[in-house]
Amino acid sequence: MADGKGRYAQIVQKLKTHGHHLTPQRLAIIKAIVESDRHPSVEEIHARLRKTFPTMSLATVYRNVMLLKSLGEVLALGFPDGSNRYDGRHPFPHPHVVCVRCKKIVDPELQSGRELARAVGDATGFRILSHRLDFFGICRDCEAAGKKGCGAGQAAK
Amino acid sequence: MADGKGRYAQIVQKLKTHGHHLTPQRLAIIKAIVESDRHPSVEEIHARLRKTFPTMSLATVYRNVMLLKSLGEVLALGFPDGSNRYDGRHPFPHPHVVCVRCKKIVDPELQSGRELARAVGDATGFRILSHRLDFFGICRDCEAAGKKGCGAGQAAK
DNA sequence: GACAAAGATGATAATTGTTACTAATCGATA
DNA sequence: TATCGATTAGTAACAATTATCATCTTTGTC
Repeated sequence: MADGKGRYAQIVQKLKTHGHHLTPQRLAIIKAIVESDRHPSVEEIHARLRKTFPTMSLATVYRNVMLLKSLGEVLALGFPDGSNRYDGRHPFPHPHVVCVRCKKIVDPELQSGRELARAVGDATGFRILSHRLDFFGICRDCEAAGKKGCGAGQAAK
Repeated sequence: MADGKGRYAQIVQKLKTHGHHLTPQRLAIIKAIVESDRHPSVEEIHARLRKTFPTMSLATVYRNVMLLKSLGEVLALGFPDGSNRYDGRHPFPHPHVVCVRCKKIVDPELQSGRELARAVGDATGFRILSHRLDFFGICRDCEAAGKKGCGAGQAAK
């Protein structure tokens, strides 16, 4: 999936028009987010960038992820267990499927979100601004791996 | 809504069959949870019970909420901002509508959850165990109150 | 290319919600 | 009522996130 490139340029452009500086760290963080299809955590982004930026501070990752979020270019997925994962490819509300064992997060193809949101708005009188729809389960890989851990394990906390 | 009474008895019964003691604090916490239709936070439960149990520890509330959750009698709603709310009336996965201004949480009447879960399972190969569906918006009260705070404000964090 | 102003970084302290720990107390059964 | 194990209150420990601040970098201009 190579649409990471388009997203990268798109985000950089938005930063420019909003008058933000383009530091190497910032650009690397953006690249890490859009290149990953794993919905990475801040820790994962940080760990990955330490290879090229040994002095990269965790605070910098947090700051930039928050900035991107505030610009609407990243979707933050906070989970009840305190873990946070980020989606830089589809920065708008959409469903997720989470493997409770290996923490893999998949974006299922579903169109029903919008319709559902409108139905909920009608039923409750709320003006719906956003939504979150998470399904938790066991992915095929983990199912196949039996009781043991899944090969593609990517723990988030 | 008086089904709180039934839930109370139900939960007490389950605690008994699982060999847990029925302390006054524990019973009061259960009552507070099932009597509230506000999806209270731990802090709210604690604050409310301080009136009758001035020495009630915050840790006790956490412990008991976790116990009820582990018994499947309470549904924990963790939000990305770190706040946690608890539903003792419908302790199973279901949709929620959250007012982002006053933090009110409403349970809309929707049946589509189960069907949707099956569709997602089919589409992704996951064995779906649970789900969360949260809509975020502005409730009618807050909308009417304009830019100012909502009268029924019940901040969670 | 050098300059000034605004913004960004790195390191660490502070904060916050939650969990772990301990000694003392309480509940349920015989 | 005696006994044992569960539970409590209080507090320390924890972990994830945010705030702070001195230093350094980027940007736009000359």
